[in-house]
Amino acid sequence: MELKEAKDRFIHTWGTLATQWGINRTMSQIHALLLLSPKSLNADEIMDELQISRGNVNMNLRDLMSWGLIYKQLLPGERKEYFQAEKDIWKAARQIGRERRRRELSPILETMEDIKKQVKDTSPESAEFLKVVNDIYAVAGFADNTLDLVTKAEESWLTSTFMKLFK
Amino acid sequence: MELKEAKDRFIHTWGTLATQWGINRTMSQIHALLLLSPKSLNADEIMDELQISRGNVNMNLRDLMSWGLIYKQLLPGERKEYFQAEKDIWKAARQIGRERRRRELSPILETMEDIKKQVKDTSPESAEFLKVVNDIYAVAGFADNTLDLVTKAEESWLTSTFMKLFK
DNA sequence: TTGAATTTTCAAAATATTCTGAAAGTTTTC
DNA sequence: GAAAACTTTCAGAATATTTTGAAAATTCAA
Repeated sequence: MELKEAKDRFIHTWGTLATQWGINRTMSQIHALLLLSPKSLNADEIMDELQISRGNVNMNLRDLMSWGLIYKQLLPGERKEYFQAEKDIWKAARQIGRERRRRELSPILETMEDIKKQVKDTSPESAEFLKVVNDIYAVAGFADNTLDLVTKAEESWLTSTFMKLFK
Repeated sequence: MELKEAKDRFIHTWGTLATQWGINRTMSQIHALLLLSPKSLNADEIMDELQISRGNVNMNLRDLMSWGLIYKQLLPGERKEYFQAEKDIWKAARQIGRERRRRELSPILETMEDIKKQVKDTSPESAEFLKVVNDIYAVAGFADNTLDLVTKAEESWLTSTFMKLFK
């Protein structure tokens, strides 16, 4: 079974790659599994497929929802909760960008602002220190803006391209 | 001592922020310490300042050099190696962008290309799978390009601004 | 050369993170 | 309202990462 192998490899590799950039392996694997699954899956199916515990599945599904990468789905006639990945990868990427902005850049901006306020004196040493703080603030702000800009540009480009199909 | 406190807070916070985005705390703290230090420091001074072991200092200095964020400096008449951070934060940020591109995006691109090759059959299931793989490839490629573009644009903007000072 | 100064390595210890599984909590059905 | 079906929580276990410190390797001056 050729395709099954490729899918497994995808899921496995995705998990490994994720750890490289500070994301939990299991979370990535669940995300990959849902991305590849044509139908939405429930906790038991995920446990079974990835051979992990219920608690682990539950916790990581919660995390993935907080990233806006998967949705909970309630199927009629079913007690269990089913989960589905955002299949539009571009949308998912924008979501990741938005969250990383919020989780990584915002704290830097806040902290630098805070530290700036803390230093009151006007010695040359303080000025030198504040230069570093200000520069980091500026760089983080630039990154934040650029990411926002690119995300929005990409979105409207996609939208306009899509809209043209109906003209 | 007001300034010392602020510096310590900066170093400490920088370390904590770093762990949030998958970077080793000590590595970030050493980087912060060197960023704030007017003169370059040797291993003993860093050990002393951050209260960490020699092996730890050595390993993280090596890592920071591989990121291109600090330089080794050989002072005349000194046996010890001294280390200095890249003080131009914009340059450092570009360096981080370049490395993250290489370490995070390149592996995704490579893996997706590889997996594409692996799937030979033409069933609808395979097609569906390949669509996901292709989409991820496209998104990663877009991010890679954009990051490169923004970095270069930012660099030349700075350069041209700087050059104007001499006109 | 030699040996003192310094850097690097790496096995073991410490710490941090992730995972498990069973108990507690919730929701739905009858 | 009670029991069944399911989800959530969380303390302890397992795993992974980071750190230590002493030994090995390297460098350099004499």
